[in-house]
Amino acid sequence: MSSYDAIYAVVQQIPLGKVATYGQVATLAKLPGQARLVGYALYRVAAEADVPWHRVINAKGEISYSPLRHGMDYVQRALLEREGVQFSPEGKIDLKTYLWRPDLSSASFN
DNA sequence: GCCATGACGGAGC
DNA sequence: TGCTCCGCCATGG
Repeated sequence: MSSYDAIYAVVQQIPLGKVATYGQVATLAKLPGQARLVGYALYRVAAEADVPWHRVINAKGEISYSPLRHGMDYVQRALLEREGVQFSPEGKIDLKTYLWRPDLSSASFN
């Protein structure tokens, strides 16, 4: 157990067809500015937890590729496209349309 | 216990 | 608009 638990909780709140940035998740997880920790946390959990890690992208609105994933980066894109998320020719996501906006009815925990 | 690195973000040039 | 540098915290050697 650790602060990452909050991160997982936030990620699990991301609705299908929507995406959130690392910074956004970090802030919602009470860890403003710790975007790196979010990435680290997801990296550690993606292998076993039921966390929709594929819905978390960087502030540029694109998937963060990394050699750590052994080249399975395309899986993330495939999962998102399967959820209805459109990618630009550059592989970017239109944040104006798909960025998750918590505060409507989610209300998180309070 | 210390050093280097990393799924990032934002400011500066 | 695009690239570079610094900062944050945790993990691994």
